[in-house]
Amino acid sequence: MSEIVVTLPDGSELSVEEGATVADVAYEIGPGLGKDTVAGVVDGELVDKADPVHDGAQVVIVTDQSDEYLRVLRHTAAHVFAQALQRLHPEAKLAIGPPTDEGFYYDVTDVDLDADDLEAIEDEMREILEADLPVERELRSREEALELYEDNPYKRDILEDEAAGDEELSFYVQGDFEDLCKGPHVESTGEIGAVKLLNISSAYWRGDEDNETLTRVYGTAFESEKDLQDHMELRAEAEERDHRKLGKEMDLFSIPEVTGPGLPLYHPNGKKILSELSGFAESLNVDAGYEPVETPHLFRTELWKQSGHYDNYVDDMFLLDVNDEEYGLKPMNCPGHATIFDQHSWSYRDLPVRYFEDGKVYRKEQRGELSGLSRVWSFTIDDGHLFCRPEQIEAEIRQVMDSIYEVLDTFGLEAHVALATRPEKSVGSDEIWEQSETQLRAVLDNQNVDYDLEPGDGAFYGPKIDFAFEDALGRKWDGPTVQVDFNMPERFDLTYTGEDNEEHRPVMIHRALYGSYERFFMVLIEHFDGKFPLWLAPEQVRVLPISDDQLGYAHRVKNELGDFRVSVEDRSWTLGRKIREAQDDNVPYMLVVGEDEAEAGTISVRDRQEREEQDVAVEAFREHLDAEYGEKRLEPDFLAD
RNA sequence: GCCGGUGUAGCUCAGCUGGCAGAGCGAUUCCUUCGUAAGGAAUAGGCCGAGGGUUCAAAUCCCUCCACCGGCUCCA
Repeated sequence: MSEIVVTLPDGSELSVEEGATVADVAYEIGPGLGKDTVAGVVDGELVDKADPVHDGAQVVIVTDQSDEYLRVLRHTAAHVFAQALQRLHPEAKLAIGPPTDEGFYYDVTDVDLDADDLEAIEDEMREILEADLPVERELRSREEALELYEDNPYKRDILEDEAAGDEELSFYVQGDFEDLCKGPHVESTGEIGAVKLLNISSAYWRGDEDNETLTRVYGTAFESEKDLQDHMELRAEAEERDHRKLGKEMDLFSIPEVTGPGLPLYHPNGKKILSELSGFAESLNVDAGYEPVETPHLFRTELWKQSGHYDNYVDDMFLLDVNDEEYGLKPMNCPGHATIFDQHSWSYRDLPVRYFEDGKVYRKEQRGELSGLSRVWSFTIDDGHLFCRPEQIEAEIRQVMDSIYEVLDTFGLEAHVALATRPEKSVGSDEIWEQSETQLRAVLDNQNVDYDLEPGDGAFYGPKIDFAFEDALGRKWDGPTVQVDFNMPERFDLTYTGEDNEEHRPVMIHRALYGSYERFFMVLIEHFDGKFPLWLAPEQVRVLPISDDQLGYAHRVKNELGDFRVSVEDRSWTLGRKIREAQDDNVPYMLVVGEDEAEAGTISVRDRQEREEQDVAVEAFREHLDAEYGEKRLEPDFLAD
């Protein structure tokens, strides 16, 4: 019997007999581990403990202590759902039911389900958990499987596609239920402590809109009721800080039906925040050598044909007929900026030339994709385009990355970095794509940035580095982006004169620090839970007179605070009520002024973290505000000890 | 676009099997002038998302449309 060698997570190597399974490897490490083994991860793929390992494999043993255990458990929960469904609705046909990051889903068909059905199914699932049915793996022949799934086109699809080569097919059986499944699963349904069905939606078979629609039921499962409850509380918390809810409560923005879908209106409170954001971006851009420009919202389609948008992006564009000529609302700002560049002749000494604009763009997204500020029809990009010589690319990209990291730092945000490469639908030669992808990779590698590779996710005109923020729900959202573009200069025939007195083609780089203001605003609302730092807060200070007698003094205090966004609470409420309202409005600082303060010319300061201090000199507080605002501190800290 | 859900006062929502449209918060007015998270009273406020149909009668039942919410990537 020959031996093979596998690598364990600590880097050590282990020899086992050829044909050994994951479980065999675990027993080889130690009998205790062998007994506890639930599944394995071989070369990054979660597999059943009965699956064989191959020579040179990276093997991780999964026990009920592993992170992957929950995934295995949820996969079994998906089977429990299917079992319960088939007990109550024998006519239902099963398609696929994998685990997800949050739980699991199962796609089914030939059955109509509503919320009441889910409850009944959930009850049935609990019975199955209580019955503690053993989950057993069985191997069947291809003929057997085909016969079993005679009436199920989806399972047959799987047999002919994913499992095409296999003659032995694995089934998992629990009680009266069996399912074609690669696994792995937990050993018995009793290991699942809690299940919950969350919602019903639909999905296309294999995610392809040309295929038929399946009913998808989402659920989640945990080891214990407590874990489930914690999870549900987290969901509720995330819902509480939903930007759509806070946006309404704080009067930041609205998307009324009458203005059309995905076309947000910014109210004065929201605009104050946007203006601060815009000012910050402008200062970073000006420091980095960018010059502000401005372009209209509408261009002749000639321009979009020249840029390539008309060929590649027309389905997402709003087109208009004006006096028998076709115009298009701009979906991107780059053609306008390229055209500005093209109005001069340039020397190599002039480069890089850097333009930026808060440019409003319009993209006709599918209606079902629109959602709050995260997906809209009209949005504003803090869009910069720079034109440089090829040898300047790396330095320019590094400078852009520095600005992006300054932004992340300022807001206390985390981001995931991804390098997106050539998509199927693209313009430009293979050489050009390869050259630009190599340049981006070089910058990332030289700066030791952790990044994911996203093949095929680039723009049609070039590869890009994308930053994704993580929001309160753990969803990832597009944020800053840096894109190299060798195509646009070609299409616009942009040139500069080199040292050799010959014409050369500049390289164009697209970049945004925030991404879009809309989406960045959304991320910030949820990130801060409406409690914006002083520099962003629409209302920075509210003066609360104890009685109406101090209204005059309250206004004098407001005037002494100069340009800060200060309001005076002039409603005849009790002090307790005034504080409650200010607290609910997330105002960073409340200044209480009563008879004592008016006489002494002082203020009593309270912040939204409920700290307070009396007998404060107005001048000292104003100086603090200047510093806190100037340094963009994340929390009000006048009262910090 | 597709599947499921929702649409009633400025906001949050109640209104079951058809029978005079409700509550809380907010707003307005009056009283109260208050020391660190809701003082009291009164008043106003509605094309029940839009259009069509069934019915003596529709917020409620049926059809069409619109908007919003969740989902439509994570491979048995």
